[in-house]
Amino acid sequence: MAYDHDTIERKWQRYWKKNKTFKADIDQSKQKYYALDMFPYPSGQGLHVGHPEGYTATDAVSRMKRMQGFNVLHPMGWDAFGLPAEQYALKTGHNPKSFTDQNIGVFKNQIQSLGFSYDWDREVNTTDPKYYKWTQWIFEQLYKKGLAYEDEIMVNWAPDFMGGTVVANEEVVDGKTERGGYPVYRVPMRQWVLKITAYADRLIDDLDDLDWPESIKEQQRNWIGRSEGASVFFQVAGHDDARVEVFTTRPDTLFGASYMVLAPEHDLVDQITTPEQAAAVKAYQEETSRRSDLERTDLNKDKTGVFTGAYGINPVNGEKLPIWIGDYVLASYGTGAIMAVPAHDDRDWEFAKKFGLKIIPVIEGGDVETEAYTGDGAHINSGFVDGMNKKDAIQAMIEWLEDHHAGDKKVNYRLRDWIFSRQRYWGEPIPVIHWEDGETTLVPEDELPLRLPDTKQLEPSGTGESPLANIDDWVNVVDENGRKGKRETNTMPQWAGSSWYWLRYMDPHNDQEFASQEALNYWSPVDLYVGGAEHAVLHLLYARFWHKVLFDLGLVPTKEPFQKLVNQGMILGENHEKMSKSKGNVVNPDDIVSQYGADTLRLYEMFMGPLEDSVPWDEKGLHGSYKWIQRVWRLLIDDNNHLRDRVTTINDGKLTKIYNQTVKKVTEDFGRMHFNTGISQLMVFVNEAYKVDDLPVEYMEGFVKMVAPIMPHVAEELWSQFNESETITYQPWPTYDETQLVEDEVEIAVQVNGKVKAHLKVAKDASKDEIETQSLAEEHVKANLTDKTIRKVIVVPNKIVNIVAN
RNA sequence: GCCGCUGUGGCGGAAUUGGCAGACGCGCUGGACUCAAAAUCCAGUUCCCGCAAGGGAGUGUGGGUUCGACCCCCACCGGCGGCACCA
Repeated sequence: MAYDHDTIERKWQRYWKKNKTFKADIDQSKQKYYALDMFPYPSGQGLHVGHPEGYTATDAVSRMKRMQGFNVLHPMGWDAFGLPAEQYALKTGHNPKSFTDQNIGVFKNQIQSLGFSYDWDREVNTTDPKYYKWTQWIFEQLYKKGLAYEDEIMVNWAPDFMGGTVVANEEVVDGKTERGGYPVYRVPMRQWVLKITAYADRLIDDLDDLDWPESIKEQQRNWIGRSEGASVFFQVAGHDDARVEVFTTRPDTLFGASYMVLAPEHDLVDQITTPEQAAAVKAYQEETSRRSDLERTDLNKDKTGVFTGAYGINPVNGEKLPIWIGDYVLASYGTGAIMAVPAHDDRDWEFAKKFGLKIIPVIEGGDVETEAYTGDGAHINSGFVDGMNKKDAIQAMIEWLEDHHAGDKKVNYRLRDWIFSRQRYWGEPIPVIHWEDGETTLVPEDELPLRLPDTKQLEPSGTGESPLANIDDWVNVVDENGRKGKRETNTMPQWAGSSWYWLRYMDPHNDQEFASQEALNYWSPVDLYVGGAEHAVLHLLYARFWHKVLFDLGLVPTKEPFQKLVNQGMILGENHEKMSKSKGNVVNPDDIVSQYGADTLRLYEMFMGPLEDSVPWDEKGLHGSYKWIQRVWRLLIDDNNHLRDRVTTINDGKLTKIYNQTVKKVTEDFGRMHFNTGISQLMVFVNEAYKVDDLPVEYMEGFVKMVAPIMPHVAEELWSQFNESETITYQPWPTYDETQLVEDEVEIAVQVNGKVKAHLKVAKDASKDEIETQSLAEEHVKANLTDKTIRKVIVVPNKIVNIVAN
């Protein structure tokens, strides 16, 4: 009978579900393997063909590991809080919950139709109060450790984004919101902030031991942006109480400082500005405050600034340096103030040229009249560091500053604390109460979860607060003493729920703890984590931060959550462009499953190229995968739906070598997630199998096991024909016999001057002399050597001979 | 501008340590089967010259190291991603 994907896939999906084939339980006698997918946001669009690529990869690894005797944890869940559901709900006047639940239903059906071996008993959903109880609980632990605090800080305010909301620094791309592209302004606001900066060093240093793509590690290092230098203190002339602290990576150039610049928002500006300059300074401050981040950086490379009228005293030589304000100095980095050394810094040079400020060279080399010299060299005009190179001068200057209490060694980070509150309804409520007497308390742990009130009232409050502010009977609370209070109305960002979900999978139904120590100790860490590279600095940085906090609290056994990370590439449209509705090149996995089946989709996505690469979709290639599955089917199954007579216990040895080679290559390639090359080897095996009369049952069983990780439904169906066991899931992975791989004879290429002229069959490990003699005896080699003198013969045993002649 | 990755047939991609470039698949060509078509099976398929044997060129470009380079080194060009006034 012909291959019928529909019947087969239904049959086995039903079997797996009924028998809970993939249920994982702690078993101390077995080694565990934790394969994790980045859980999806269940959007209204449904699944995209990009999703199954990563899911199929982890599924294939999971299935192979089970066959190799590992106890595999392979779960799936839903990152279901987030703006699209709130936006939709707002538009339609519904609560986001029902919409979200409906989307989850669609996603789950789609995912299940692809035959992934998830343990569905461990499904998590970030919007389930039983789940977000623990998200809130972890927040409370952060609060107790002083890592969650409320502060009036400069935030990224996107007023046009759904009635106005704050977003995290990581969510701002090119001065616009990552989602929606709304302009972002820096404005001061009271917000909840998580002190991720306290972990900056460890977040950088611990990257070294992780098996992650170098590009992601590099992005995280760049994002954290550690730079080592010094703080230097400058007294303000005529203001005994005012001192400007600057951060510099080049303290060695202190003698070259010729002016200073404060960010327009700097605290000292009002205090030190002279009356004559006050109007100009005020005007400049107002002008810059109206600009978005984008306008202040990308769109405006031209330096602007205004003199404050005040002077700072250079601690190293007592020089008076004019203090300017300028928006090329960012309030958010370092101390928001710099010492300017125009001779050796491009930005300062540009500013100095524009405003006619002094340029004092302090390092030899370059011509500071035409451009700043940023290279190394001997110091000049620099007192006690004269003659030193950059490294020594930095060291000497820091010592001098520390001795004279004028500064100290300092490490600065680009990373800012994580702005954690959102003015939204559809997120975890922050479990905090603000009392009328000014006290702030946590909602007691035994009262968690603090549930989101069920409401359809999602209109923005109009005050920059969350819609929750309008729900009086939720917001207002009274304690046992009659003291009145108001609940925190901001909610957590979407990143909260995903910052610990891999831990919940280990023990998803525990209502006493977020997960038991037993489960955490057994399953940690995640051995393989697969997802898109777009989470490089968002989810993956936040997740590592929360995990480290829990590690410090003694609640998780590892300092890092994800040992190995793989980024699957994008699946592009047939026109090599990113799939999008507007380009009309979107492929819907449902259509593929109904037309060709899940096995074909899985096989194609694993065969089309390396997992990490972006590869265009090709309908013809997909069809080729379908044809190959049918070819496999026909190899083994006859017209009466039975194993072919060719499948026999007789082994004439014709397939022995290729079979053993195939087991070796497939085992290695799948182990490294090089599915495309492993599959190609399986194709080679099938091509060979078509050429012989007898198909040894042992090899055919091994072959079916090897295709099972990629195309599990058809593998189960074929396996059932061998009547060995009900499911192939826990059958032992095939092994190969090393002795069958060694050849007695090897073919050696013979080159003359690097060009292959002949091939030679010689005994394996034949001596160099023997090979050389045989090579020179080859007719075609001789012909190519006429009129030439042999200069040298290089013989690499078992590989190649190169005869050099002229 | 800086950092990282990358460049191989008509297409997706192989080549694990410097040793026969182009595995495998798609497409294309031819053959078998068929009244015919589809499907299937078999064979061929880097380019140029040649009936063939064979010869020449060839892994973005130019140079170098080496008996030998897709692989290592230098310079340059193109593509992708990240950071971008971060002091």
